[in-house]
Amino acid sequence: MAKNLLIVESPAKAKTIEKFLGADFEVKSSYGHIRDLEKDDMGIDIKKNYAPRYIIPADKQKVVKELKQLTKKSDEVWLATDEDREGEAISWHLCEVLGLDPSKTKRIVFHEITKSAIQNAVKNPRTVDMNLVDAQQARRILDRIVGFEISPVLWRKISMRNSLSAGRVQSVAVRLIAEREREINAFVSSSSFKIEAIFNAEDINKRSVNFKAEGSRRKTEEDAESFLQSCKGATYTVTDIQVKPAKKSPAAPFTTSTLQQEASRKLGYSVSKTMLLAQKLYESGNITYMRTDSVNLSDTAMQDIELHVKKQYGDKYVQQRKYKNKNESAQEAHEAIRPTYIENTTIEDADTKRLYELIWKRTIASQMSDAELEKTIAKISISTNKEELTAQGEVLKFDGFLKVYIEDKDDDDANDEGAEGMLPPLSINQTLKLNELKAIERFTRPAPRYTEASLVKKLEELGIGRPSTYAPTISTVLKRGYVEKRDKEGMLRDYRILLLKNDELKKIKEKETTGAERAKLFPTDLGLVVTDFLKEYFSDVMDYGFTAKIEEEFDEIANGKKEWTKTIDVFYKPFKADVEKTLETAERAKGERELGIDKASGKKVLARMGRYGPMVQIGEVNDDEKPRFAKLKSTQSIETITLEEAMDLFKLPRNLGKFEDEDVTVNIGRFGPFIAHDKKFYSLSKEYDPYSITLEESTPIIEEKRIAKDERTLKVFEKEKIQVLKGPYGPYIKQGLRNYKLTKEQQERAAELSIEEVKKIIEEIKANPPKKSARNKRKT
DNA sequence: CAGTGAGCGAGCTTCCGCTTGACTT
Repeated sequence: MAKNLLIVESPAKAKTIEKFLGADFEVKSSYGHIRDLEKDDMGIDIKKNYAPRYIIPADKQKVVKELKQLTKKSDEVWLATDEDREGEAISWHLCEVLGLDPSKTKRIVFHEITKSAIQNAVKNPRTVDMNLVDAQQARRILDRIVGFEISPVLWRKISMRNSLSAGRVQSVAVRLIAEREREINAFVSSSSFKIEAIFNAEDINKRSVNFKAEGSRRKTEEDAESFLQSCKGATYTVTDIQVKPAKKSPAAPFTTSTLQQEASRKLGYSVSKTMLLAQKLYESGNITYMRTDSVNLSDTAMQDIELHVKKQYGDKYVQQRKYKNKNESAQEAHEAIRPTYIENTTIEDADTKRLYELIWKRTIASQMSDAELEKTIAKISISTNKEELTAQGEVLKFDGFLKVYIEDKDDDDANDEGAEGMLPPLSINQTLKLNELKAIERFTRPAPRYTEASLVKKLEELGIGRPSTYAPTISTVLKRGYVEKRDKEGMLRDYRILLLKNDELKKIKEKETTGAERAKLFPTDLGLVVTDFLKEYFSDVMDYGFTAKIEEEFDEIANGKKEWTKTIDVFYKPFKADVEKTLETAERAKGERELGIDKASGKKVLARMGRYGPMVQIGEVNDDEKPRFAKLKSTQSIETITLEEAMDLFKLPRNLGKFEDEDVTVNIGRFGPFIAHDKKFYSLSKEYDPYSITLEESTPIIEEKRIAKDERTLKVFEKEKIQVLKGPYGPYIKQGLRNYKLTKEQQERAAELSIEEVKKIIEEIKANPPKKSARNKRKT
């Protein structure tokens, strides 16, 4: 038995550290937090000065039991949880649960998993910092209060059925998406004309090459036309040439947030996919910890990288760099995300290979020299007017870090002003041959909708959320139905070009696609209604600066300048009053909007949230006649739907005619468009439009589904209403609405199972229901 | 699975931040 028990948060970390420490140490993991607030009554005794009631959740009982046993057997327990607020709290909870005295138990910290860092940490133990623990308790309790006080208000005032929620992080995330959508809806695009000239000159090999020059200012159509007219018969002369050196520097090594952004831009991964793959890389020992806000690299890693760059690319390419975090809220308990062995330029595993290579390149590039460029700017005069054209060229003199890595940009900071290529050699007073001069119509664009990754970037800038919560936060707002991730089809738009060629002016119309977006975040009507409601009644919590403000308070608690209960009290008293006032006074929020009058009936047409989501209605409930209702399409919104679009929605359900003597009707239901025939339902795929589908198109869908069902069915026991079916996870048993899993062996002979056997399997599973993990708990 | 759109008011949901496997139809 080892004399010392050392506890860290992550099991993968425990394994690595154990190797560094030798036989005197047994290293175990707490698997994160081991206690949490009880759910009943918020887990807080408001009247006893906000005293928290902690419990050990069911999924942590096993770990705690094991740690307790090991504690008894060990001479000394060392707490080596992460060096941040949460890590400090985990150490304190461990003391409480394992019966250790926090003022005596050895607490050690390290920011990097290297032998020297860990041995050094063991030589310099301290004790648990109770101020930091209190800051964490304040954070935890405030989040619980905000979430558990506001969510029930939403159940009462908006809807009970979809378990609505509100929270310090998620509600602000939804607000960002909601406000961006409204900005886009309100945006009025304007257009102007951009001047572009294509000239011709000789390059150093005396070959004739084309290059582009641009006018300095956008013009109206009239101005552009008169400018082009005035250029007829002009000569074009180079009046000035400037050559300037320029450089580009590599980006800092990856944090969780920047990794998510680049994996999204370069590999098209969702935030959760990136984290899943990064977790795999971490567990297999290929990269350092993937949930970090630090851009720091360990000294040993920096040395290894330097050696590798020297060997691979030569001394000229090396430049050691220490990066500083721009983000004030960073807690930097870990290193940046980097390969553990820099000499592994790639890995074999197909799933994680691309992400690994991205991390490898970014890490290597971060310690390489600047790229050196030469920028050339030539000014060109026009003999017939006073305008001036500018041609820009860029030559890469030394590639430096660009040899391995180029950071991508989001579309919102993309710069479409002239992709700069090479310029032929030019001299002052040189006359240029004009190929053509164009004025191209360009339109202003609204800010783009958020992607998962750009939302994470924004949240991080605001100091909202942590590396471990970015991906779960996005899942939450999607799951609650506040936000949807989807594509938007672009629209064709005309744009005009004025072209001057051979002194002849032509007007051309061309078409371009605009507004196409992929995998963007859209607020749902529910998200908009909830956001408006929260903004009206809980404006302080919804403020973009709220987290930053309370983080200052938490810092003061951590520095021992403030008592945590005081901070909570100052927040809670007015907040609770807001909650009560809202419950008393707030109207039920429906997001109602009047669209106009139905010509046929003369009644009002309204769009609003109904019990089952956004809908339109003709007439009102108090009218003599019952109103007619229709559900909005998934891409429509209460805020933007027009009267005409609303009236189209009432065209369903449609009766298509008879098939096998039964009516075929088409409608849009809970799960999208479907055909109903003979009391059975058939989903319509995207290629069919429920408003225009014909009887002839619908009958093959019915027939195909019948065949597919036959193939899926292995066995039917009519009398008992039991079926043996084939699913994506292999054969299983279905009785009524319940499914029963088969063992591997049973699956193999699924088609031969007898009714007795099947009944026995069902009985056994009913007697010993499979355990559902806490995380996968589902409503039944 | 698929119709509804209001209201009896049962019973129940909900937060953020730390960590992994167990589980899925």
